[in-house]
Amino acid sequence: MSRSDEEGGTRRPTVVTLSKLAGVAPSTVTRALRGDSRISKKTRDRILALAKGAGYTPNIMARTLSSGRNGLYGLVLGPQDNPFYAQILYEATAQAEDLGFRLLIIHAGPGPIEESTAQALLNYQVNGCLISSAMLSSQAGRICEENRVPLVMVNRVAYQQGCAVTCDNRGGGAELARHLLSRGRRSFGIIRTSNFSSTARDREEGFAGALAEAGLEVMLRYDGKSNYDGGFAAGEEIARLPDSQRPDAFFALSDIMAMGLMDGLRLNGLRVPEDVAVVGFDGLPQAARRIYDLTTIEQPLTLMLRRAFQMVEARMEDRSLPEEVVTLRGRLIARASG
Amino acid sequence: MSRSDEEGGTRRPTVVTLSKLAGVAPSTVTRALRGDSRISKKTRDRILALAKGAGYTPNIMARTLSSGRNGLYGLVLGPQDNPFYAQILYEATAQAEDLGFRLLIIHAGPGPIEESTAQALLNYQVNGCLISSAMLSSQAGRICEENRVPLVMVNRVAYQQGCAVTCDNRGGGAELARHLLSRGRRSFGIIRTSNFSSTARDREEGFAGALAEAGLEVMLRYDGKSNYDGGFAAGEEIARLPDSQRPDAFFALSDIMAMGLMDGLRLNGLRVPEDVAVVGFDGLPQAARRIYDLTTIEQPLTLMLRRAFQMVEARMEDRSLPEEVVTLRGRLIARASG
DNA sequence: GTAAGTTGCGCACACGTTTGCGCACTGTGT
DNA sequence: ACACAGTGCGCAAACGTGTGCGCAACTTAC
Repeated sequence: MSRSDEEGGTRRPTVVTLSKLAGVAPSTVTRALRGDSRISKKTRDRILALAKGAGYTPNIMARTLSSGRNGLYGLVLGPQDNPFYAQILYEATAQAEDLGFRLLIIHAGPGPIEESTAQALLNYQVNGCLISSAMLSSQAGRICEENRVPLVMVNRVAYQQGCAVTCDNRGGGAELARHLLSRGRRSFGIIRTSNFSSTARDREEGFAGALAEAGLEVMLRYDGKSNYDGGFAAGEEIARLPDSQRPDAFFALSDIMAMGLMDGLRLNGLRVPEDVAVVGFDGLPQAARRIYDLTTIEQPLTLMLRRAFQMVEARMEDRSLPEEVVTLRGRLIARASG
Repeated sequence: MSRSDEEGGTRRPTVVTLSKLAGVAPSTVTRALRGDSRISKKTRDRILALAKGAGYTPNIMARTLSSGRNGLYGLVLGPQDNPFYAQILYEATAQAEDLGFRLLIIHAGPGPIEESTAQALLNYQVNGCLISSAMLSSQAGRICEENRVPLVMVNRVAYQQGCAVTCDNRGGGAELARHLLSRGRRSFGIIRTSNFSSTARDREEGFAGALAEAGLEVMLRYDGKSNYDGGFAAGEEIARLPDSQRPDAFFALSDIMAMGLMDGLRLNGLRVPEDVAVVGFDGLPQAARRIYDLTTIEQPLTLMLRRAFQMVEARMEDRSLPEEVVTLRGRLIARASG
């Protein structure tokens, strides 16, 4: 016994405490609290009242040890320089609160999930894990596979395997292209990312595909490094182009790059949308600010996370469920930027 | 036994598994793994090698149940509309990773910590909790008090009680005032927050105090609602003032408000810093963007969280340690905005 | 009256780790 | 020969919850 209560501080009530108070067996208390039909209503009500009165709260650690269930879900977030991940955090937290779950931060930042990180999933016996950005190293993937930790990628599709819920990136890219065409734009550039994610690739292909249908193609491609600064740097370069060589519309593969792009362009004398149209992708709240007023595809984040939680829960029930990739349509928000 | 391995999937190794493999008692394995001096080096090395070979990882839930120690720390974050909290998350996660801890998201968003939220701290037997924004409801405070969960406020000081680590908000406010004075500004306004936190109050008092020393006072105060939109709205109002009634410098109590303020001013025809100087507080990375180039006080976030973790750890060792409030000096970053 | 079914609850063990206590064995000094 | 201390390890209980099984009492049916 390591936790001694030095002062008279009475210990936190447990099932055993309650069982003694009620004059029943501990198992009866457990079943009463969990609503087992085998316990008579009278006994259950009495125990429930007792539990409430004593301020009983279950010890999740003990429950996990015994039954394996602890509403604990791992969460892996992408790098800090894209606010989209913070948005995922807040949305996931809100939903977890509703569902009675808790989120354990497994990793936050760039880089793949290493073996040591994956260990945490086992150490804490999480019931599942939501991965918003990084890929798993093959080691880490094997560990999760072997120990049957249900994983769901949010906003990414893994190469070989795994569940995923993602926005219709290809369709969204296409919709943005058609939107720009409908507003009279005729030459196009893309601000892309330096890493190769399914997300970025699909958006770009969707955009280019829709242009191709109109007999057009992407004139220029820049590396936006997936963040504001990369978009900004691209904007500065673009502003230095002679007018004749500059596309009149740009698709930044994420809102945060689009914001940097707009600032880079404007600080170098170009007007958005008068001289150059800019569209993004994600639907960040920040992109709605009046100085940006960015046309974008809003990812249905609430629905995406709801589906993600459902997928994990379903795979907890039945580990043999096949892997599944869900794609949800985003919504075009046409604003002033392009 | 609830978790049956339907397929031949061999179970994850435990201390008992290892003890059988090594032909020793489980207690010997535990002590060997924990480096207890009572176990001979030879035995320990053998067990360590065995553990590594079998891919053993400890079950934290079981450890918690037995010893009460699980490097689990609760984290409470403020609302989404201030990126400062996301910064705290990333910094805390990075440090926790170094220290071998894990963060459990207890709450993220506005509003105080309610009783049900505090219950989570008990349910999961966290070893401590970092609270970055919200206050505890008195109920929640009592629960943590009774169960001796070490709490540390980061960036806030609680009214009645509790440990806290915070930036020198008063000193920072004063430094900003002196900075603006040294750049020749002579009339001042403040964009304040609608909620009354120690942080906001101290910053404002520091600023006003330094002005008073120079025989000046704050001309105008606006409510910035603690977020970008609030700052923006204040900027629009300020821009509508007749030139003669408009201060030539503004202190927004947080960077995110300062950013909104600058945009609100500029979109309504005022130039920053030519017409109006703007300074903020926090040191957000976003405020360093060229379009803002905001003069601000950078909070020493890395140090603040390091101290916070230390304080929690110390109070885990010795629950009788007195409450403590640590104040760390911030750093003035003089940029172009004011 | 007995047999069968139902309802309500307790017994006892399992989950994986930690830890107080104690035992056996070895070496040292008298 | 004895006592003594030190080293290295095992025994067994504890942490709090969940659950398979079984037992008693009570009902219903014949």
